[in-house]
Amino acid sequence: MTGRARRPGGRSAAVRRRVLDAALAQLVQHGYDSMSIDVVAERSGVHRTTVYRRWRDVGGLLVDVLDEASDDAWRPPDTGSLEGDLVAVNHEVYAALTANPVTVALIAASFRSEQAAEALRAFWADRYDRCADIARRAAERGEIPAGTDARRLLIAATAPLYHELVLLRAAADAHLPELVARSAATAARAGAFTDR
Amino acid sequence: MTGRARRPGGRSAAVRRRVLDAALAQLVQHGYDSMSIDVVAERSGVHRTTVYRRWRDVGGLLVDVLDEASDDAWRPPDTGSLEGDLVAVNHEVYAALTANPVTVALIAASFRSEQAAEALRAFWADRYDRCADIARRAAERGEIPAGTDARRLLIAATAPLYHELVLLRAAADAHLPELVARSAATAARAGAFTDR
DNA sequence: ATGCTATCGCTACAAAAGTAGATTTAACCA
DNA sequence: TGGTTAAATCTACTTTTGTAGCGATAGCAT
Repeated sequence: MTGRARRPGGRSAAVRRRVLDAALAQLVQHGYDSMSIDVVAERSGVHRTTVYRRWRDVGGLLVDVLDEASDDAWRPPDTGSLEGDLVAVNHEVYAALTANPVTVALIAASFRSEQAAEALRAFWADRYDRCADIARRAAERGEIPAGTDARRLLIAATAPLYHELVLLRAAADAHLPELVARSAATAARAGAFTDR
Repeated sequence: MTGRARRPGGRSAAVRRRVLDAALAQLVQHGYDSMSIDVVAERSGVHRTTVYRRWRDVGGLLVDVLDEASDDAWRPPDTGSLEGDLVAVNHEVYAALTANPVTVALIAASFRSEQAAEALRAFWADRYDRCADIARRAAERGEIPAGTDARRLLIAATAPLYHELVLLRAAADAHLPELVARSAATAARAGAFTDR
């Protein structure tokens, strides 16, 4: 997008690569608690002050790591039914929260880094926007009442996953995504997200 | 409960008082970001090393602050209808997340302090347990199907609040509690929390 | 090739966070 | 009322985190 690097060539790019690779590796191998600018700098072979200058804090590093890992072409699933779509979304959320440490780390960092908080806000705003199609299609098929609030529906479908896995830190349960998605679909069919 | 102080008398109690008062005041006046052992120690007039020894980290302080502020005799609301009960619960959650900084601070701290994480887990487990009565009474009144899973219902009712206010950091919206609670009640009536 | 300059590395600090151990204080009890 | 001892203070560190300024390096354009 904007912020085109004024000197994209060899060295800066290489520094960026080495640092982001090191950050991801550190996160995967030793977890969020182990993350610090110094550890990542050491591991990448790039000088501490350079990392401080370019990324400011761990939140900044994670923003960049997520940004690189995330897929600009992402589209919401389209399985042919509301329930199928919600289940599919929830499987993605579940995977993001259990298989991959980046999302949870970014959430943790968002409480200490304005950069990280902002990136997360933007990421989620974008995802929930795109997911509005799921509700639109379901309404067109007549599965749910016209006038269903897409955002409220999607949040009802996904929030319990974040709640259990991130806040309550409950043990991961592989059929939680499906269970929660089905509840949300039932609720939507009953018109739970139409009133104002 | 357990962990009876072996020397509860004057000095230790006074130290505890001064430190916890200082911690709460600091949190209220300058927010979670400003919290550090050193700042709280300075403010309370108790020596840094004493605070480090007794509370270990900011998470430990917040655990104690919450513990003191929280009401052992808390019972879930009983308004006569499922929807009324859920709305009442959500108003409490909403207040805890907007009017009072302790809960959000403890959530933030839980990503850095095992003590804080554990305290939060225990606190929520207890609250959700007590709230099971809400579902039981609703079932007895015939409002919702027998076999409704109380925990899933309560999480459906509250999780979107946490999601919006804590994770998405959306602007506070005073009728969000009611909106979300009503959706959950509708969902429960439609049997969204009975299947396995 | 050569000059321009963004960006990196290095040194040298400063401030914050955390720990260890010796010493003093005061609560409790015989 | 005086001895015992848990818990506080105090001193003196080490480690971690973050910053400032300067000289070196290497993309990039002419």
